[in-house]
Amino acid sequence: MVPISRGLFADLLAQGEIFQSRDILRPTYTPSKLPHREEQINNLASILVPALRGETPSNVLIYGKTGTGKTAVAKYVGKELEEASFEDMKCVVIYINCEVVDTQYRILAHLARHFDRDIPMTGWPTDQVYAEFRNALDEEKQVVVIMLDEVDKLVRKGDDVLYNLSRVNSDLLRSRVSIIGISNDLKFTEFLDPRVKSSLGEDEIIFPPYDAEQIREILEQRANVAFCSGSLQESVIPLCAAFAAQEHGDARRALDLLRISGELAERARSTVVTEVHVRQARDKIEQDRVEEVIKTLPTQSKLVLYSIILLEEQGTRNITTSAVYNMYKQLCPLVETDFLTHRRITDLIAELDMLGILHTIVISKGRYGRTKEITLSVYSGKLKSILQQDYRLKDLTNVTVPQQARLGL
DNA sequence: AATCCACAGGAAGATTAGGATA
DNA sequence: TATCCTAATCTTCCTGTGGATT
Repeated sequence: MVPISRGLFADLLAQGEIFQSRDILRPTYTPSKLPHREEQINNLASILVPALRGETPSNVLIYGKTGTGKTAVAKYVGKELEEASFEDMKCVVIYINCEVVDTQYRILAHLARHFDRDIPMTGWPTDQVYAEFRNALDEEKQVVVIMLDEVDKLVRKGDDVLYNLSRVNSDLLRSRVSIIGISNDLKFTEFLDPRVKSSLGEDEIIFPPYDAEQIREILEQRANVAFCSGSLQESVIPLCAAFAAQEHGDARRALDLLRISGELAERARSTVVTEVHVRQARDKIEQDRVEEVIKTLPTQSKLVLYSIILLEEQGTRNITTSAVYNMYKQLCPLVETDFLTHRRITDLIAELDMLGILHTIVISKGRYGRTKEITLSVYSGKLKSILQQDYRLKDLTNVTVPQQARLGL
């Protein structure tokens, strides 16, 4: 047993010549230098300086698409601020991801706990938690910066927290609070209470997406540390950057792509990461994405997709909405489901198209009407097996194509 | 040029699900 | 726990349309 495992891992370990420090490529890592974000960093820093003088900084809203460095910049500036604060003028930065901590109660509890208050997971009235937090805050003179990442997630279900937090200063004697909201939805303030909107959006910072060149520099900076020297083919980074720039300048994706390319190269026992690995990695990411999307599809959409797969297997050419609908209507009783109307199926197909699982075009056959022709943009066998993992669809597993052809009236 | 197929897709109302609130 | 509210889902009804056929 021991010799086997030693051999097994020794083998794999011997190949560890690609990565020097893989974690640097993970999205959770906050680098000490953020290229092409100097402007935003300075901006945010100058908004927050008053904190060091004991004054209240403006509240800030930070906007930008995913992977534009919002969180990294905010955390970085926050860290610097804490380090720069003096003994007699304490600055505290509290970071909260609202996607994880997503209710008024949890946020207040989280904040209170940060000041070593004991708050039970559940049970207390919300205003008691609020009072506890406020008291803890006011115990000593300090400026507290609360960073709310993904605030838009919070707004969807009531903006009471934001309202309460933006007003907390008037309840405080010694301390001051300022809020930094981070959102990837540019229009989310539209759903805010106007009072909250004006107090939260005293200042705004926009994070534009990176272009290919900027992503390249970011990748290079990290790759220098993350990879062993010479283990990257020259064209690898530009290629990753180009792919990511196509996908709306998301640096996180670019880093994922680079990391997965490296992992694939490692697994393939290659000592160098090549373009081939990058392309493989891109395909793998895409495949994982599709798999994830399909798994979380509502049952009706899965049935529609299944119908299309069956039609394709059956060799039907020019799959139209009606063909899909007929097939779908036959499948529904097999899984004991009510069937939806034609109109709705049209919408579901449009949604699948949006998700990039299907490809549809409207074609006109003149006298013989107008239809939407549907083609799968993913390999159907793979799709089928993913769909069959759904227990609600298990009765379809044995549905054979010829039988369907016979039923198709 | 007029016709007309077979469906796309908009509008609006109905239903449902989930979540808050009393 | 009942009830109320809202957003999402779904239906009904409808108008619009590209181009082969007449």
